[in-house]
Amino acid sequence: MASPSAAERGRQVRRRLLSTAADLIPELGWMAVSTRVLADRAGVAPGLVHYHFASLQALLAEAALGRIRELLDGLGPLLEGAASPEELLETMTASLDGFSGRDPMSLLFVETYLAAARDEELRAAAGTIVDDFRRLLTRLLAEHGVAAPGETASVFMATVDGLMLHRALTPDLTAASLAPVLRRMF
Amino acid sequence: MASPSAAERGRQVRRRLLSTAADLIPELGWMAVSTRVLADRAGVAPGLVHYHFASLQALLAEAALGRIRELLDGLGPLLEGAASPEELLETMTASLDGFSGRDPMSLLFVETYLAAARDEELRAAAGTIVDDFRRLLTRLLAEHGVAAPGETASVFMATVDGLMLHRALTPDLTAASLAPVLRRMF
Amino acid sequence: MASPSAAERGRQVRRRLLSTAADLIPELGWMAVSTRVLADRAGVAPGLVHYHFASLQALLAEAALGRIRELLDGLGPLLEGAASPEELLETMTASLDGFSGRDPMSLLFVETYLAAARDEELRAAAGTIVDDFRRLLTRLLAEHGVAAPGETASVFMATVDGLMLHRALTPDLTAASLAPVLRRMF
Amino acid sequence: MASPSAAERGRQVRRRLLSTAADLIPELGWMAVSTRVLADRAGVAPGLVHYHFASLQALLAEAALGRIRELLDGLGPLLEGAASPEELLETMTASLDGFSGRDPMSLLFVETYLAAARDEELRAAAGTIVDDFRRLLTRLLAEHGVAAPGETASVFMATVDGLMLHRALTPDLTAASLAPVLRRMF
DNA sequence: CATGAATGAGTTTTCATTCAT
DNA sequence: CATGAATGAAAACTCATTCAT
Repeated sequence: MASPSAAERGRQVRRRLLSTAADLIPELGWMAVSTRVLADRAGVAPGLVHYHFASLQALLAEAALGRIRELLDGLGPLLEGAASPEELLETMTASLDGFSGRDPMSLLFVETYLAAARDEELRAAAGTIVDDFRRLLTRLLAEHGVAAPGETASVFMATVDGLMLHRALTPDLTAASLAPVLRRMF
Repeated sequence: MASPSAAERGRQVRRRLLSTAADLIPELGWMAVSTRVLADRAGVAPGLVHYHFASLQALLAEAALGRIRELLDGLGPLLEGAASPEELLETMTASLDGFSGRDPMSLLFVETYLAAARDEELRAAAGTIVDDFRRLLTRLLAEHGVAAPGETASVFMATVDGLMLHRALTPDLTAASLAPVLRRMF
Repeated sequence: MASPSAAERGRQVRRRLLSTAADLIPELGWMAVSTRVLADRAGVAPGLVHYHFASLQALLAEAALGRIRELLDGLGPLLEGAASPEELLETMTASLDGFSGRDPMSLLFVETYLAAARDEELRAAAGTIVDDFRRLLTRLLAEHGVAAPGETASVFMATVDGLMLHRALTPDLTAASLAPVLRRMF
Repeated sequence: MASPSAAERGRQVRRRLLSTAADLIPELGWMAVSTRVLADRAGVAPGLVHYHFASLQALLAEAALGRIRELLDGLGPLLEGAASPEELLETMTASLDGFSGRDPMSLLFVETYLAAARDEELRAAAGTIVDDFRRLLTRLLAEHGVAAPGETASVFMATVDGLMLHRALTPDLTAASLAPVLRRMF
C-alpha cells in the first residue's frame, strides 16, 4: 500500500549514496572513500554504487558539488537581507566561525578544490558554482557602494577560504579578532 | 677512491626519496603517493622506503614540511628588504603570480593543510612553520607602521593562500587586478 | 539448470578455504599459513580469502576449532559405548596410537594450543571445546565408579596430549607399552 | 685496561643474541622472531646475527635448546635429594605450579616441540635432552621401588607437559587439586 | 670483529569494477 | 531494480640474507 514504487526506491538509494558520500569525503578524504565503505555506511548493497553511477569518482563529484551548492544557496538570502556593508561583513564572518577548518564542511570545500585541480570536468562545475556566488556578492557590494566590487568580492571570498584553511593549524584566528582588519576591505 | 662511503650513499638515498616525494605529492595527491611509484621515480629499490623511514606517511610529512620551510625561508630576506608597506605588498603579490593554484607549490601547500587537518603531529609541525612566518610578517608590518600588525598578517596570509586555492578554479584572479583591494588592508 | 546459485557457490568457497586451512596449519605451522598459499591450495582467487573472512587469523581460528570439534564429537559415541573403565582406557589409548606427534591432527592440536596462548578470543573458544570434552569424560568415569572423576579426567586428558607432544621426539612411546602405567590412574 | 679483547666482546655478543632469542621465542612465537627485532632487542648491529650464526633458524635452535637444558639441569639435583616417591612427586608438581601454560618457559617448551616436529636436526637434539632427563627420572623411580620405572617416567613427563599445555586454557588445573590422581601413578 | 645500507620477494589486506543471477 | 560473489592488481610494510666498507 504505502510501499513506494521500485522506481521511487531507486531514487531514494541514489540520494542516500550521494548524501553518505558527502559525509564520508570530509571524514576519510576524497581518495579514501571506497565503494565498500560507502555502500556499508549507506546501508546498501555494494553493487548499487556502480549501478546508479558510472564510477565512484563521478558519484563523489556529484555528491560534493551538490552539498556545496546547498550551502551557498542557503547563504544567498541571508546576505540579501543585509542593510549595510558592515552587516554584510558581519553575516559572512559569523558564518566563518562555524568553520573550524577541521569540520566537515571546511574539509569538503578543500577536498573539492583539490580534486578539481586534477579533474577538468569537476573544475568547470565547481568554477560555475563559485562564479555564481561571486556574482551575487559583487552585486550586493555594488549596491552598498563598495568600490571595485568585483575585485573586492574575489579577494573577500579568498580570504574566507584561506582563513578556513589556516584555522586548522591556528585555531585562535577568530572572526571577532580579525573583524577590524576585514572591515578595511570595504 | 672517489667512491662515497656506504653512510654517505645512504644519506643521498634518503634525500632523493624526500625530494621525489615533495614532487609527487602535488602531482598525484598526498594519498595517491605509493611506495612503489615513489621508489620507481627516485630510482631506488622499493625496500629502501621503509628502511630509511618509519612509514610512508612519515616520509611524506618530512618531505612536505621540508620543502615548505625552504620556500618560506627564501621569502624572508626578500621581505626584509622592502622599504615601504607598498613594496612589501608588491613583493608578496609578485610571488603570488607564481602560484597558479595548479602549480606544484600551491598544491603542495593545500595537500599539506589537508593532511594536517587529519594528523595531529603534522598539524603541530606545520603550525610551527606558519607561525614562524606570521611572526616575521607581523614584525615587518609593525616596523612599517601598519595598525594591528598581527591580525593584518594573519588575514593577509590567509588571503594569499585563499587566492591560491581560488585561482585553480578562476585563473583570471591576477595579482595586478586585485592589488588595489589588497592595498586596503594596510 | 544444475548450476548452483551464486550464494551456494560462495558457501562452497568458504568451506573449501576452511578445510584447506585446517590441512595447512599442521603442514606449515600456524604462522606460516599465508593467504597466497592458502588460496592457491584451495584453488581459489586470492582476493576471496578476505572477501569471506575478516582476517587470515579469524579464518585460521575458525578452521582449527572446527576440525578439533569434529574429532572430539566423533570420539564421544565411541567412549559412551565402553562397558568398563578398562575398555574406556583401551578406546582412548587406541586412538592415541593414531597420533604420532607429527601427524596432522596432533600438530593441529598443539598449534592451536599455542595460538590460543596468545589470543584471548581463541583461548576462550578452545577452552569451551576442551571443557565440553572434560565434562563428558568426567561423567563416564563417574558412571564407571572411578574415584575423583573430574581430576582423573583432567589428568588423563593432559597425559594424552603430553604423550602426543613427546612422541614427536620419542616415537617408541607406544600405547601398548605404556598401558600398564596409564591403567593405574583409574 | 679492563676493556675486553675483541674476541671476548665477540663471545659476549653471541651470548647476548642467544639469551635475547630465548626471551623472544615465547614472547612472539618461534616464527615471528626476526633478525631486526632480535638485533634491536639485543642492542647489537643487525649484521651480527648472520656473522655469528649460519642462519636465524640455527640461532633459534641453539638458544631454545640451551635454555631448556639449563632448566632441566637445575631440576636434577632437586630430584636427587628426594627421600621418597611422594617427595619426588611433590618436588615435580611444585615446579609445575610455576608453569601457567602462558609463561615464557612453558611457551618455549611448546614452541620447541613444534619446531622440532618440522626440523630433523632440532628433533634429534631435543630428543637427546629429553631422553637424558627421562633416564635420570627412571633411575630415581627405580631406586624408590616404583614398578615399571621407565614407562612411569615417560608417562609422568608427558603428563607434566600436557598439564602445562592445558593450563593455558583451563587455569584452575592446580597441582594441589590434581596431586591425589598424580600419586596413583607411582 | 663489526657495521648498516641494500635487495627483492615476501607478508596481509583493500581496491574499483564486473557480472551472473 | 537489485544482489553479492568474484577478480586480480595494488596497497603498506617486513623479511632473511648479503656485502662493501
